Amino acid sequence: NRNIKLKTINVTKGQILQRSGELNTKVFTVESGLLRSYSIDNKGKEHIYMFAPENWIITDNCEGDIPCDLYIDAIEDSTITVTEKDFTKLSSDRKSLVKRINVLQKRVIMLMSSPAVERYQHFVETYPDIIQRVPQRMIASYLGITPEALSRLRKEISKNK
Amino acid sequence: NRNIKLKTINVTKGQILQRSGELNTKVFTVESGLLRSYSIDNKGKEHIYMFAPENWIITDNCEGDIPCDLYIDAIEDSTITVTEKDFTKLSSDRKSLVKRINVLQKRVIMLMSSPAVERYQHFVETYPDIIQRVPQRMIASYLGITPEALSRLRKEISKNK
DNA sequence: ATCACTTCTTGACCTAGATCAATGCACAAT
DNA sequence: ATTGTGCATTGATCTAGGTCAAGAAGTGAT
Repeated sequence: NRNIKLKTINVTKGQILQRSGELNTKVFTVESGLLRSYSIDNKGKEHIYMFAPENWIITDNCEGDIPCDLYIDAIEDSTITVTEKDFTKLSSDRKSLVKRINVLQKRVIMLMSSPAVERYQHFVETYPDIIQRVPQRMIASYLGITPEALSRLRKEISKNK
Repeated sequence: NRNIKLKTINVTKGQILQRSGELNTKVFTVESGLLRSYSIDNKGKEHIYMFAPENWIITDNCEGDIPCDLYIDAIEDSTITVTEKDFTKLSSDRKSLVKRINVLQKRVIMLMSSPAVERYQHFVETYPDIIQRVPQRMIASYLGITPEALSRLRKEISKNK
């Protein structure tokens, strides 16, 4: 298996296993109990990314040495096993799956917590080339808004500079 | 590698490679050009799930013999290689990553195209046990709405039956 | 029993983004 | 040149869901 240094621990309800911003290479497997992962937006509001009951695996899918976005804590008293991710042993094939999950993680969180303007700006920064190549209505469709809304929001952005 | 039966094809702008509802075991790797995958909601509106420019891999992450949710078509004339997924050769480890991507795919699409009531109902059907174990505000937080909104929407549902 | 704490509910109001409809604008085809 | 056809923009209006504030009801600790 790709993970190493396995150990089992007990945590009590409310206990935090990982904080956003921390460097992190841990994977938690829930033996019993219930964990959750969540992010906190700039207004201080929590957004739950995932629940992990018995037999689920929960982790921040952040890569190697990038600080993670998620908090992980226990909703119930739980018994979990902790393993360390071993990036060196990841096949390139699996690496691309993990990367994909990463992108999806960020997208889900943004859809839940960021207004359309911010999602648009993030998209522009992340895929500057795509913007040049597809009609705006498709960008809107990717962002989960209407073409009209995108048009207005772009106008707003250009006005403010 | 896990995929077999590789072939290269050229497609023209607008050409559809895969339709929602079809059984599908194909993975497309873009050599040149641009593809996209998208779903169509019950109002006929398109929601783009992903763009795939050069060197990207695009596929509906549906499992084995389950019909897929996504359309895939070409935004530009493209050259792509097509491979067949080989589920039999998937390690259980990779299988769980793929499954996770699946869940995320559905979540992204629902966040973009379904109103809160439907997202809630889908959650209840998919994770009936979780509902029993966590406070409603956390369900709301997972669905991307406020506790107040969830409360009202539950009231509405119970009224209608 | 009472106090503190949290969750859920309800009401009044507000806002981001949707909808609908009209107009303008490019670019391709004749 | 002119007639489409698809895309972007703009305006007017609507609505799902957010925000804020106030109860109500449950639960645990002293």
